[in-house]
Amino acid sequence: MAETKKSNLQLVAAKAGVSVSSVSRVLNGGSASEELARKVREAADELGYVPHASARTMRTGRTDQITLAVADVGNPVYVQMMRTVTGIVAKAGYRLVVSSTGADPQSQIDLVTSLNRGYADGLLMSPLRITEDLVEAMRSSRLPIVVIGTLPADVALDNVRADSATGIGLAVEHLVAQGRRRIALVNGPVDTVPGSARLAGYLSAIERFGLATSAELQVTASAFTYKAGRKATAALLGQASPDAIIGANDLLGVAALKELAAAGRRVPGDVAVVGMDDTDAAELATPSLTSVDLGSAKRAKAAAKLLIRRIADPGAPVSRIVIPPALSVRESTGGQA
Amino acid sequence: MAETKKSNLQLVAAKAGVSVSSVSRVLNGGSASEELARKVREAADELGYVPHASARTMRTGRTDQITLAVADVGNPVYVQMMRTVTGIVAKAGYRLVVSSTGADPQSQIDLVTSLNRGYADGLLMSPLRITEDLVEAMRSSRLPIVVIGTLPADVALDNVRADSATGIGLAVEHLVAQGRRRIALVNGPVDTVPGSARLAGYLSAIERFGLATSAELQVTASAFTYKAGRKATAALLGQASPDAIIGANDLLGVAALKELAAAGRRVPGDVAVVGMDDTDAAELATPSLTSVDLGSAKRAKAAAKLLIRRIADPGAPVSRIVIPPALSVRESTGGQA
DNA sequence: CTGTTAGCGCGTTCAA
DNA sequence: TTGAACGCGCTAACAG
Repeated sequence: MAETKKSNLQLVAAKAGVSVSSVSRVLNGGSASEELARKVREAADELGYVPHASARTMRTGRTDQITLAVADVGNPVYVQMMRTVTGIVAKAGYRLVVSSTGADPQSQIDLVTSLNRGYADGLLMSPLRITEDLVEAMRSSRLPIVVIGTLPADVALDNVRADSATGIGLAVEHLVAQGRRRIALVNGPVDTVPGSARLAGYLSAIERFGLATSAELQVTASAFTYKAGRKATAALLGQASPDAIIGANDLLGVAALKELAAAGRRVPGDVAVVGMDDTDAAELATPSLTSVDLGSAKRAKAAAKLLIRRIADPGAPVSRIVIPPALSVRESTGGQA
Repeated sequence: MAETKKSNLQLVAAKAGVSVSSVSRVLNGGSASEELARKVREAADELGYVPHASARTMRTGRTDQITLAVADVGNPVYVQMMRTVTGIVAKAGYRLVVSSTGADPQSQIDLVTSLNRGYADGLLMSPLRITEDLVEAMRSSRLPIVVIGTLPADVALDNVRADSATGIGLAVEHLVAQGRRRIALVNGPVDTVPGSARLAGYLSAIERFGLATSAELQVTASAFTYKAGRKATAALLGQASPDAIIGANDLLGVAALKELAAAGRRVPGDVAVVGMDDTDAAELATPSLTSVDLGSAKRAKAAAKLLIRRIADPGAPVSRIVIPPALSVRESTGGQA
């Protein structure tokens, strides 16, 4: 069996009685005679030779790695993205490494900086909060970056975004069709990209359908998490009597579901609930959660392809892709299981 | 603002009018005069200098990276581990990269091999299936590895394991105390590490408490996932009438919950349900899911510390740590919300 | 088809 | 305190 001791091209070359460049050629698919190739492979095998990634990177400038940066590995929407991206990048010959930055913009800036040290050939990132500094860091990065999520219009970076506004419109339309009038929003922090987009979408949809809203019908969770959602929904129920609740993501939607149950309200009888992202969490919830599919899998796929193209062709024109939303109706708004 | 163009020590040195070694020293905290340090920092800042990771790695042999390999990023137990580990390794000066291997042993072997190329200073892995080849690959790896999960007794690798058998014993004891007699098991694949451990634990606990079981009371899902769990539970309900179901993880437990609801059985009235791992999914389920806490956070923490120690001291004796289980009682077995 | 050699960027000797 | 020079392991010119 291979020993996997410290070994290098020189040792292999010595053992095989050939030159280092011949070893390199054989191992990288260059042309060589049968005889030489055999000797090289034999020696390499016997020594358990594994090439040194850093040395290769230093020479070639490539790492064959792509980094996916997400704010919270616990958010099922990122899980979907990871699953999708893994396949795409692997097919293109890259290994995917996942990096969990927090919600903090500074740690995201640190990540961009850090990747400029040459840890990866490209970065897929879905920033929760976009600050001037982060934009500046991404802009001045020498590493190709594709942003998943909305970006200021003047930033010339490839990006793939969802259409939250239309998505929330779908949810409101669906709720209105069922006679709901007092539609509440359990949002995440409004200083985040999705938080602000979803609030704007909600307000615009409410107006478009001629409904009324109020400060009491809008609550903001401290984070896009289940726990924060429970708290926010509890506050909501203490100050208003909605007949429908839209959670700004599935975790917040599930939290609303649970809080309503704890408060003895029936879903969808008394209150209908809609989540966003259409993740596994929506399917697992009881009652199952109607959710706005913001195309996270499609977004991830498109972003990965964009990044791969950008790495291959740094001069390509900047692409902006918008993925249209869809509604997955489930039990929490009267749909079938 | 820093330009983050391609730059290196030489360019910085030239700009500052000093030698490269002086720049290196200043930037790495060596001794230097105030004046020189100032000039160096200024030049570095102006050029947006970022050190080249591969070059540094090649010189020092360190990457300051630790890899966590998990089988399925969608499994909430791994999410818990990622969260825990991120903090620990960061505090020790390492960056964490997460790698999602599939359940396939070969891809895990590939990962070990690949990391021997020098992508990381250490590996935390939680193998789903352990084969001879994987053991051999880990054993002959020159990279420090800590295994989270049970390992054959003769493998001299640091490892931190749960005590599934005792854990299932806790669940069975709890169910028996509530008068349940026909306790079913919805297991994951038995050729996996947790699958076989949990089956053995189940059989031993059933016997210890003087209960009966049968082939009909034991079903095996094709994977530790929600979808597979639904299918397996449906099969179970078609062939037996359990008054309690133990899911081999929380996803399988939630699946049982949902399938029971679909079949019109009440939980815990007709059937009590217990999951394993005590993840967020147990809390989010309706009714909330009683779950055996196998100490995933503690295991991850212990493993990370072990790995960091091992990297610092490769000659340290091999450690084996067992984390004791606990039971989190929730609604699905009659506990409070 | 094969071997020799330069140099990627860095940290670290050793001298001055 | 500072600078010059070497070499980590590899790939890609270039030479033969």
